[in-house]
Amino acid sequence: MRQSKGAQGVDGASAKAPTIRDVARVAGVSVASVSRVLNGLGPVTEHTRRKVFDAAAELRYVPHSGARSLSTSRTDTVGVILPDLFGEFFSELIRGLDVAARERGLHLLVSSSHDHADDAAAAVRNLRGRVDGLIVMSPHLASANLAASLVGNLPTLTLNGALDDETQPSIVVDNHGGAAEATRHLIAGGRRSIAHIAGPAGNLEAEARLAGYLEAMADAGLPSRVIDGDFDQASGHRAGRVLASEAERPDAVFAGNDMMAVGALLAFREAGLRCPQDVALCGFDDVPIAALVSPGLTTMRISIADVGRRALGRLADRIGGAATGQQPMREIVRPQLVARESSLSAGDIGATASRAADPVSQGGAR
Amino acid sequence: MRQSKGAQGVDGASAKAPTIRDVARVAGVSVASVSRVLNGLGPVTEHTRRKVFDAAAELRYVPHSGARSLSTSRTDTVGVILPDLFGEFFSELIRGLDVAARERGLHLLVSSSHDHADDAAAAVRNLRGRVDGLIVMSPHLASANLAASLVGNLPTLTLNGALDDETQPSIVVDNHGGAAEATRHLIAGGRRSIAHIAGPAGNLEAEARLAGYLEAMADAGLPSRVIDGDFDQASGHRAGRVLASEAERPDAVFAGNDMMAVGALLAFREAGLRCPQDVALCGFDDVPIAALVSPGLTTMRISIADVGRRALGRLADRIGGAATGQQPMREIVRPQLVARESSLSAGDIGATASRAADPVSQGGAR
DNA sequence: CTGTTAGCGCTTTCAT
DNA sequence: ATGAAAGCGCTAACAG
Repeated sequence: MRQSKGAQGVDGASAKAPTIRDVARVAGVSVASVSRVLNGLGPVTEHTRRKVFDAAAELRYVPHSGARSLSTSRTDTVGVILPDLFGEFFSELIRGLDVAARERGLHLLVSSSHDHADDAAAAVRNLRGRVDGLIVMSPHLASANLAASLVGNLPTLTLNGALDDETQPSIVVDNHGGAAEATRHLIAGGRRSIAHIAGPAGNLEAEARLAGYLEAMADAGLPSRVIDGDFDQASGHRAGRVLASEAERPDAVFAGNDMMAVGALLAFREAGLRCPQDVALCGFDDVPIAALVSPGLTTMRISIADVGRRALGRLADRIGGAATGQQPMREIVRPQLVARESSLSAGDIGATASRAADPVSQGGAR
Repeated sequence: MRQSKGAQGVDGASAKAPTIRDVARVAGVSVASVSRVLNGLGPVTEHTRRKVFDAAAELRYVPHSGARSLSTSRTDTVGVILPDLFGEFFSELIRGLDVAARERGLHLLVSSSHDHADDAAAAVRNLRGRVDGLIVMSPHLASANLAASLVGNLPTLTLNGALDDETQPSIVVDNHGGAAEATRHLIAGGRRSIAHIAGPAGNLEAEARLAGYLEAMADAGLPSRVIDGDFDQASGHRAGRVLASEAERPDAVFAGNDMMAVGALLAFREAGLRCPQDVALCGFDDVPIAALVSPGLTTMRISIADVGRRALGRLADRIGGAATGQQPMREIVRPQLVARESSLSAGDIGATASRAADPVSQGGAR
């Protein structure tokens, strides 16, 4: 291994990293040629090609993508602004984004746990010059809108934003329709007194689900009953305990998400109620736990990784300058009913031998 | 709202974003002054301060952090290279990193799902010039080492890397010790025939846990029994089914992680075995599901968010040029035994009235 | 085919 | 206190 004639030897593990100029000097060519060779662009002689590669290898040269970005005004990175997301929901979303990003050679700059609009806005500002586009998920009032405008004209895709904003490209989950379907499912099972455990006030998704429930109940001419929760398991447990002890105990409960449903399920069990015989139960999201509890939890499935994948795909198209007009501004993801034992109607309760198969359907390595 | 005299009006939502020169021009000062004002550095007259702020506001100027980085050679971003991680483990880790990063005003550039060393190495190269430091988690053979060297001298912190590398700053979970403790816990409960469901071959964590189990069994003079799994629930289910049907059925099972333990638990239930009466069970990780299954799953808890927090903290210190010598190169995280019902010994089985309290202990909003 | 040079947007001496 | 100018490392015309 020969030494470079420059100041830095191959093994100088400290000191500054070599730049393209160092490579050019060692190779005895111009920086332009180095750039061409390394990017496989312009026409180059095999001879210089060799020299450049050799020099680069000798110096352990690694291109400085920051500088490259400044020059090309492309960062090949998309920023992701997320609220305070927990558990599987978060990881599945990132996974979907990551997979789609990798396919396109893009990177992900993630900034999560933004629960306040101004907080998120600040994060967005910091991203200027680091990203080519933005994916913003903001469950609270239209901060996404605000954030996007702050950064000037940066391609932005909103996830589950406010429903009233048709101008911004977005992907939204049809929480309203899903909740209505869940409610109708319980009604179809013969339930008449159906309570809803709602998610936190101010959360757009929680409100949409509540509205869907109310609509379905009203349509069926049934009285509604809402009890507050905040999307976490403990709140579902509290709500379940309250409902179980009421004089007019409901014969079914539709929870705003699975975690609350699981909490309620445990509360029912503690109260000596059988599910689904005494009270049917339905959640929302289809998190992995839903399939594991006993009885299996009926829920509305959202393929969240898929949402992430599609979100990144659309954003990438926009960044790449692909068709803007032909695609609809707003894309809607419809949750899918996954009926498990927790919502079986009285008539069906014999046919439950299939339990064995379900619990192992969900993968999930460490 | 007055119009700027430049080509771009305030509302020109299209066209190019304003640069620092635009601000300088509009404010009638030099770019140097704008930079000083905006960064609150040099001494400036209140008069120019005003003018600069006004101009910036009028143009909706947002600094270009990419350019800034090139100038200052600081990106305020740390890169995170992760393997194919699923579920809670992934999200908790990111959460810990994110919280710690935000405290220090740092960003997170996440690149996940790297299961091959060369794959990860490529990702690392792409990060040069985008990050000030690196957190690399590589469950497979010492690719972390390799990756780190590839990028030259970039502060790097390894998570759960190979055990033989004492030269690189790292945080490692004591999987070996934790597994031994779990095994000893089962032995202490009076179990004698204890099987281990192992994680995937080649995975450093899986191998360390296996080794810990083998050591504890050997120390106790008990024969060991290992059955293969791959860290996901289905493999645990298969292993559990095999074990349940064996002539010499074990009276306890230590699974390499919680997901496999849950799979085994379901298999036992299907086979008509009672847990913990007929067979005790212990997992590893303490994922949220562990507390939710029935019986509650005994496991070794790793506070993974905490690991993330500490990892980022140490890296940030190194980047900031903080003490390098005084801190130990390798930091060890010891898993903690969380005893639930699945490992109760025969004598203790009466005292299980406490079940009600546990299931709601885990938080987790959507 | 290859080298020179002018930026990308910002920070930072160094004069003034 | 302010401005002019030299880079940060790379790419992309434009000449040769």
